[in-house]
This record gives sequence, C-alpha cells and structure tokens, in this order.
Amino acid sequence: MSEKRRLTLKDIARELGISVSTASRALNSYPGISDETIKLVKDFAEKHNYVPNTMAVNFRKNKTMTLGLVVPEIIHYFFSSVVSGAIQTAKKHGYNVFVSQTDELLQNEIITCRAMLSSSVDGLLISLSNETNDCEHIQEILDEGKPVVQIDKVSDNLPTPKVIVDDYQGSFNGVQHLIDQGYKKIAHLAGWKEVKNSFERKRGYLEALKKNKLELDPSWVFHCKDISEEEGFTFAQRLMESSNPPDAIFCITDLVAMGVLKYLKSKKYKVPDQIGVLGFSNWQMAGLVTPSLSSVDQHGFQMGIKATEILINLLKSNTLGGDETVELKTGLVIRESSML
Amino acid sequence: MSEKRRLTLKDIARELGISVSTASRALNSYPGISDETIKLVKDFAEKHNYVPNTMAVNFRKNKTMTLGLVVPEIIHYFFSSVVSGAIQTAKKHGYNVFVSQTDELLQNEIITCRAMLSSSVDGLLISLSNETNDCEHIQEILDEGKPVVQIDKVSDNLPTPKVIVDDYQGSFNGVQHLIDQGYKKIAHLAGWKEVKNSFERKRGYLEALKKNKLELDPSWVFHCKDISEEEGFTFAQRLMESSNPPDAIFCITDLVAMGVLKYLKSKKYKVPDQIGVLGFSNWQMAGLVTPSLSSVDQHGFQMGIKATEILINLLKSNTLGGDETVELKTGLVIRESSML
DNA sequence: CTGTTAGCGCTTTCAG
DNA sequence: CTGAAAGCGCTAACAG
Repeated sequence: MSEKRRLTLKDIARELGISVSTASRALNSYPGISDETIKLVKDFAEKHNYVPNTMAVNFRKNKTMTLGLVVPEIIHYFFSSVVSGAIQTAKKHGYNVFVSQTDELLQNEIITCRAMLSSSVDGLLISLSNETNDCEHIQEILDEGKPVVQIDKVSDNLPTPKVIVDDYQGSFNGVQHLIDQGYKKIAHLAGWKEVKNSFERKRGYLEALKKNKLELDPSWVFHCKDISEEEGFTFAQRLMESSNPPDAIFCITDLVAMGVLKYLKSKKYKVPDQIGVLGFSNWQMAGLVTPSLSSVDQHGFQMGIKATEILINLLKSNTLGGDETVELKTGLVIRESSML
Repeated sequence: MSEKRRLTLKDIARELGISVSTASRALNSYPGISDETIKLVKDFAEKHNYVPNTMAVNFRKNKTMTLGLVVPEIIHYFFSSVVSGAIQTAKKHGYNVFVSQTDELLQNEIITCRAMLSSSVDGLLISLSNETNDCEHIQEILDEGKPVVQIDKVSDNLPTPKVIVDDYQGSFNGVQHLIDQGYKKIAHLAGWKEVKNSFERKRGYLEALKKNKLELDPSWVFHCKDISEEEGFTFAQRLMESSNPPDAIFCITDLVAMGVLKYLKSKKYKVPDQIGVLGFSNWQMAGLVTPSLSSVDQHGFQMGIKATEILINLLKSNTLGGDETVELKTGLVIRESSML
C-alpha cells in the first residue's frame, strides 16, 4: 500500500517555524490569534492539502460527529425515506450517519445498539423492532449520557424525545374516507396487537366505525404476523369467502394491501366498485399499481429530518432531552382503490 | 447530562494491582499472558461493564473499522438491497458502515467522498452517479492508500475492483426471451447514452435483434433522462401512436416499465397479448402490479455482499487491489407482462 | 509472563 | 498574541 503519510500539525508548525498549538489555533480561527498568522497557516494548509486527522480530533474531543440510525428494514420504502431524510439533515450539520438494521429481531437490535455505543456515536436515532418491549439496551445508551430520539416505532417506557405520526388519527381519517365514499362493511387487517402503531391504527378504525354507527363484525379483523403480501392475500380470501364479506378492507400497510388487491383481482372483484381498499404508509408502488392504491401517508422523509434535527439540538445543548413527542400529521392520498 | 465516566484500562489496572499494558494484553488475549491473569481481568471487565474506548483504539491503530458506502439513491430498491447486503456483511466482520447518497449529482458525490475520507473510513464502496465521468475525487482516496470497490455503476478509468452485473447479457437474454415468446417488433426505452450500464443494456438489445434478424426501427429507441415513471408513460404513448408501433417494449428499469404499463392500461391495450413489457432490476413492485412485470434481476443484495467481502479482504491484506472485475450473472424473472 | 516507557495527533490549560 | 507542556486511552516495542 502506497500510504502517503498525511501532513500533521507538527509538520506545519515545523515548516512555518511556529508552535503546534499556534498552528492548531490558527486553523480553527481562535480569538486572539493574529490575522497574519491565521492567513499564513491556512494558506499553507490549503496549499499542502492538510486534512486534520479526524480520529485524533474525535479522540481528543470525545466526540465522533457521528449519529447512529437503527431501523427494522432499510428495504422498506418508509424506512429508506426516513434514512434519506436523516442523512441529508445530518450532513447539513456536519454529522455522519451509521445506518444499521435489525430485520425486526430484538436480538439484532441489542447487538446493533451495543455496536453503536462502542463505536461511539454521539447520539442515536432508532425505530424499534416489532419484538421490542424491554428497552434495557437503549437505556444503557442513555445511561452513558448519549441522547436518543425514537422514530415511528417507539416505546413509551423510554424517556426520550419521539417523532411519530398520529397513527390513530391517520387511521380514523382513512376509514372515515371509506365511509364517506359509501362503504358500510369495513374490515381491517391489523398488525401485531402488542405494537403501539398497530394498536393505534386499529383503535382509529374501531372509533371511526363507532362514531358512524356502523356494524362491526369481529370476524372482519385479522392480525397479521409477517405483515406481508402473502398474508394480505390469505386474509382477503378468508374475508371474501366468509358468510358476511366486507365491502372495504383497510390494511395495516401497503404491502398487505398489495396482497389483498392481488386476491381480489384473481377473483375478478371490481375494485373500488364492489370493494374498496385502503393502505397505510403510501409506498412508492401505491401509485403504480392498477387500480392505484389509496393510502395514508406517513411522511417518512419529514420524520427523518425532524428526528435528526432534534437529536442534533440535544447534542448541541448537551442534554438528553425529555420525553416530549413530536406528532406529525398523516396525509391521505386518495387514489382509485377507494374512489367510488 | 449525567455522563458517567467510562471505566478505562487504567482504572482496571489500578483496581487489580497490575499494569495497564497487562490489562490491555489480557483483554485482547495476547499470547504470553497467563490464563490466570486473563481470567482475572476479563471477569473484572465483564462485571464492571468495561467498554473499550473505540475512539482511542482507532486513533492508536489508525483504523476506524468503518466502511463508507456511497450510492445514488437509497430509496431505490436496487440500492437499498445493496446497502442491506453490505451492512450485513460488514457487521459479520466487525465493520460498521457509513451510508451516504448523491442524488445522482456529481457535486454531492465529490463532497460526500471528501467527508468519507476525512472521517477516516478504512475503505469505500461506491456506485457512481449518472453525472460522474471524471473520477479525481475517488482517485484522491486511493492516493491516501485506502481501498475502493466499485459497485454496479462503475468507471473503467479507476483502477479498483468492481462488482457488476452482466448488463449486456442480462439485456440480451431478456430480449431473446421476448423474441422466443413471439414478439417481433421490440422497442427499447434506454437510459443515458454516456452511462455504461445503459449503454450495455442497449447493446444487448441491439445484438439480440440482430442475431434474430429482426427489424429495428430507429424510432423504437428512446433515451430517458430522469429514468422515471413519467418518462415511461410519455415514451410509451409516442411509441404506440407512431406509424409503426412495436409489439413489445423493453425498459431500462422497472420504474420506467411501470409508466409504460400505466399508459398501456389507460389505453386499454392488452398486456401481454397485444404488447409485451420487460423491465430491468426486478424491483419489489414488479411482482405486485397487474399484470405482474417480467424483469431482469440484478441481485443487488448479492452485489452488496460480494463487494463488501472484497473490500474487507483488501483491508486485511493491506492492499489496494487491481482492477479485477467480478461479474455476476443476471436472472430473468418471467411474469405475466411477457408471457404469451 | 509482566512492567516500563513512549507516543499516535490533536486540543487546551497555564505561562509568558 | 504565542509557546511549552500535559494528556485524552490505548497499544506496542523493549526490558526484564
């Protein structure tokens, strides 16, 4: 390896006949350094392509200018939106981002959080896995004095700022839209009961039915485990073959809705005429399928930006932050699948 | 901030009445340290939750155990697959990953590469932006003695290992499949002429036509600029409204194919009966739309894994690597849109 | 097998 | 305004 040794402050000092500390101060434009020296040093550094050794700086300052970002699965459109927003914002403030994923497994989340801690990120952005209840691994990070901001899939047991979307309201509005369109027998393919987001979405669904005094057949609610397209297909089949089939299906996420649409098409149901479909998350594909899928928009990019801004502010003010919550409003993107 | 001071080696040494170096060696299980001491130190460390200060270690060893990964857009399914594969592999070898994106802009790529360099990644994985021709910013990294591995969108001017997919063959096979299905008038929505991947895909298309002695109407080839769904829609319209409409359309990427399908559906063309459609990349959505989209699979996840393995091997052997190329075979996923 | 010593590159007192 | 010196936490000669 050719390994040209990088220029150090010492080199600059020697060449310029000044002390290392003066060189350092000049480069960082400290108050109380003559403009002359500053110019001298900076010009020299510029000319010789001086790049400070970040490792040394980090070590010395006990900071890394790095944020950790842990999400369940980067592959999912919502999370890659969050990642994009976070990276963009971090960069703007001079921070780098470590991204990691848990594949929705608690064990991976624990390992990854420890890795983040040991690799000394200054702070952490995290969206919890479905399996996560106990949050000791995150508490450990807080105990070290490092701020954490939770995103979307959060735990109330953790005293950290949170950026979430109003799942309840988003869900309520979505179902209200279905009702406004004239659908009367609305089913719901829900997520894990234990996961707050799923719970809130289901609550929104139930409330909307209640408020509109609509029938709720308990057999209309299924709980997904994998939250996959396959489950959407399967549950749609069960729903439609039941003795009391619904006339609309509200799905915990767009991927599930895709399975539902696939089943309905395979059986030649007319969407939205015979049956309406509504998804959640507004994945890229929602606008591309036929019929296009109506969906509740979670604004992942915005969430990534907001959470990162909060984290960086905590870092700047050197505090851990309370458990204040920023709740973004959802959007409702009405497309063909629910437009009667 | 509560900021509990972390336990250091010095603390351990003091508590155990041994020297710092012994403690260090014991923790790292150096040869020539009594099992007794090793156990003593490790137990103590374990009990008191000793976490080595990675910054100090990195600084001392002049390594960061961090890989940089630069891609055009994380949001795109192919790239998030690459990211997933890379992160998984890196983790397996004890490396972390900085992910960044360029939004296909050269200027961003330059900035991001410098950031990677200054934040001292040990090596870099990169997929070039569409705009990138001149690769000085990457040469700089090589000049510092840090290995670089290029992925998918590569430049031959850069003497680094590359992991690519055989775009030519993938394209050729895809078009051959269309021909085998009986399509005779095959159009191509290509990408930027200057980008190698696009060029190779187009070459595969042209060769397949030639080899099968099929007509090639120059008006059947369009070059996309944004490589967007909208362009797919627009160009499909132009193709179908022309005096010599094709009976199949091969698209540079699935997103473009989505636009094509959308147009065809809007005009009630029967796919695949009247017109076949083939995409490239095999995005997640390809299997979810109706009709489902046939597509050439690029195995992004595998590419991420392979490239990361190569980079880590270079790091281990402390070399920059030559410009050897690993060319993965594409797959062909035949779905409804091309199955007569 | 273990201790002593030096030093990575930088920032930051403390003096002058 | 600048210099000298200390030290962040760890590893790696070098001695014993």
